[in-house]
Amino acid sequence: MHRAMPSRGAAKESVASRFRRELLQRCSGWRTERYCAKWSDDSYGDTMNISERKRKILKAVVDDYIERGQPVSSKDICSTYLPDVSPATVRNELSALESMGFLSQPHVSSGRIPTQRAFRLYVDDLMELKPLSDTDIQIIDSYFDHKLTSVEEITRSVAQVISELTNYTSVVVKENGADMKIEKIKVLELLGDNALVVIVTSGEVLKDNIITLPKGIDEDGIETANKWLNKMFVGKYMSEFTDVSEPMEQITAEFSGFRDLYAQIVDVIRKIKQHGDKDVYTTGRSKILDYPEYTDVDRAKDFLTKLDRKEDLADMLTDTNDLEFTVKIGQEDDNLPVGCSLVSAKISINDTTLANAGVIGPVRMDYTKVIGVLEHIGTILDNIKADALLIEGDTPKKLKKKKGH
Amino acid sequence: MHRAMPSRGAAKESVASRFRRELLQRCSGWRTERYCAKWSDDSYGDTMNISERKRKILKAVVDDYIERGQPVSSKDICSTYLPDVSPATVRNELSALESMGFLSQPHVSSGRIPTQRAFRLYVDDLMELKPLSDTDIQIIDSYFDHKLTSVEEITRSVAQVISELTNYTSVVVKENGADMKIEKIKVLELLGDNALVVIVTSGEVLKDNIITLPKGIDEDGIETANKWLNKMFVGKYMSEFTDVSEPMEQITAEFSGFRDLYAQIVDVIRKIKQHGDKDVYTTGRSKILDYPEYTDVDRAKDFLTKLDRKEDLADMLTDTNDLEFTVKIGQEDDNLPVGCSLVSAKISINDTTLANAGVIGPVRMDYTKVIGVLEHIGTILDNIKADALLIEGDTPKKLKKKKGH
DNA sequence: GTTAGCAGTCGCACCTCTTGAGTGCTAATT
DNA sequence: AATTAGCACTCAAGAGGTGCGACTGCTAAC
Repeated sequence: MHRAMPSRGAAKESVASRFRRELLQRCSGWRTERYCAKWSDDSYGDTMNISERKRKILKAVVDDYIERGQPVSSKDICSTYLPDVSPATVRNELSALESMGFLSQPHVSSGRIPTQRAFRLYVDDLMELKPLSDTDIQIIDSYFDHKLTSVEEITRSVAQVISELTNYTSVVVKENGADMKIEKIKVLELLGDNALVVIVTSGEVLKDNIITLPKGIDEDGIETANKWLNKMFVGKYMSEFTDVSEPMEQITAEFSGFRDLYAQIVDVIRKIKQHGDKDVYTTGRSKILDYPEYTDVDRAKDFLTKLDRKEDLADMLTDTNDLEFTVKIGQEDDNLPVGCSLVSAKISINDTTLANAGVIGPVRMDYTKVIGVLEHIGTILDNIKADALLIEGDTPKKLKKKKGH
Repeated sequence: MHRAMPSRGAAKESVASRFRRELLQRCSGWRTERYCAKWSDDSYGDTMNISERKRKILKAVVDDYIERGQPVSSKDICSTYLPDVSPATVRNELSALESMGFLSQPHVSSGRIPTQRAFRLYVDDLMELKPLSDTDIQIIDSYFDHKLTSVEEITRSVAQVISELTNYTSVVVKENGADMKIEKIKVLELLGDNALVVIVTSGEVLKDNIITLPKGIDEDGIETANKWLNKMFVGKYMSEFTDVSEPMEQITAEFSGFRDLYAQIVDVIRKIKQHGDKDVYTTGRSKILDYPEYTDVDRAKDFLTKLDRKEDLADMLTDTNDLEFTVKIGQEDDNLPVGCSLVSAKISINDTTLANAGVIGPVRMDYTKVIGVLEHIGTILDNIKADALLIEGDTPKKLKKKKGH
């Protein structure tokens, strides 16, 4: 699952080819069930046997619909995509595609619009991935150019740049709940009997937890406690601390005063792990209103309220098994707003997944562009200088930057 | 500016009376200029000389318009608010009020809608503040019932409860940039040569800043540094550290190795202060779509994009001089979305202002309710047990809670 | 298998007409 | 002098009708 960083020319290839490879995995694994559920109603085999011309026409319909958002007529297809055949021929094919469940007509004398199933096939098979424009690459690069001091900062930047480039709403889920190795732990006395617990892990600094100190402990006591806590926690994984009671005898023997402290910290760890402690960032919520299918207030409302349910968003984005890209179209996920799709990708640095980033937009969103953007961001971050991130890295290798000319 | 916590019965009085008192201040101070700018065009004196009946009718129009959102007819007023006079009489009065600039007609055969000026008078003078319902009080109380561990948590809760109760969008600005007294400072070694700076002030724990340690410093060195940093910073106010160069000779004499460290921390403090480091939380953005005046997509879009400009929101909310309540109506503030008003209040605990909380809703929002909610939240927080907050308090007094029966 | 031609469907923009909820004005009433 | 009934007037909004045009499906010829 490690992303290579080839030269840009080769990278173009890699986008397409990796994506294809993942699609193969997808179709042989659990994902088939998830994604192809609807297809089993009628013949999935058909999909494989569609004539080349039908595929071409279907692709044309989807491309056109993505661009213009309006029913596509047989004439449209002929004039722009297939000038060699007559509209009548195309009409026959369209009619066949409709009975196969790929197209539908809002009313009898209108053009065709692609069904959810058509979009599925399009994303899996038909669409062509194009390289990002130089301007886009420059914009992305400029976001990750300087020293990045925290995963949170990266997360925010990712959300912002995605939304800026794609013109859709972006969602990034920072998952603090991964089972991380504890590198350092420190209790810091605050005012009163409160204290701040700072836990440094292999991927992140967790510093938002507050506990109550044992009565009557003084500065020296805290120092001793810190030494002892380091001995207890450092080098272990967070998952090892599920049960409070276990090492209690040992503690009683050593420093009976720290029982409560220990319990509290285990509790903090458990809370971080269990509750997941996922932070969800969304940017560009209002962008959906740019698209005509959301001029309807009820739809807009549905969109915005669904975006407010952070847990659902987190679920959708993290429910990706171990694919790097995931595309959910329309009703394939109940938590998606009506008429929306989600494209999401993993964001990892040094093989550690830091977050999942995604785009939520209308079903007819520009998948090519969106995947291109996500791919480039993924590649950049995977190659970022690790020590800029409080994460232990092997070779401090400077991020490769490409100027426009 | 300290809020008293009287018994609930008396509290009702206090809401109204304090608000009136502040309005008096408002009208004698700078605020007159700000708020009454529009009035000086035509005769402001008129406002004072409106007959009692005109005031009654104007109030009726605004009340009705707030409730139904539609032009108010003379008949409406008679049937609901002034049954003793005939519609014709009311029509005469309405006509007079219109020529005074308080009312307007969408078209000649429709009822009247209040102008911005009418809302101003309404808020300043006409509306009656009613006590919150018991259910509402209970809901608010339940939000601040348990131990609150950070200002951030409070801020989020405030945003949420406001939006829940009022059904408008809430905005809370947490201002970390206030000139706070430094109570404690600590540098915490992370991985690599990075370190976390934790600054405990009288109101908040600032723990999101990362610096680079001097080369070759070891654990003992950090401990010495921490002792020395405490000596340098503790007890002073953040504003005292504006210039890096000043105490440099002194440092060179004492511990020349800490020059860089000192500079970095001063820089952190300066950044916190200058850049303001205001955190802005918004909740219930989509609620505006519940109101018919925002079924128009362009308006909705305007609303949502204005809400994305965090700095502007922060400016609007903090630009309140030292009033506890501020109401900005329609175009009185350029940064407000079209057709919106803002009601904001200070949130303080123990005379320290922690945040400004506000509601952004349509101009015809239910000011009475909104002010009631903000007032109650303010009172509750002002009386919260301070040490639950990492803030030094005098008497640990338990939050008074009132059951429904 | 492809295509030209034609009949048929239906959304949409445009028009007119009617209705009714308002007003302002005037003259009578208190 | 203030109030009110009555009436003429205005205008938004909805209902119904019409024509246009953008499509399709079908059929018969190529």
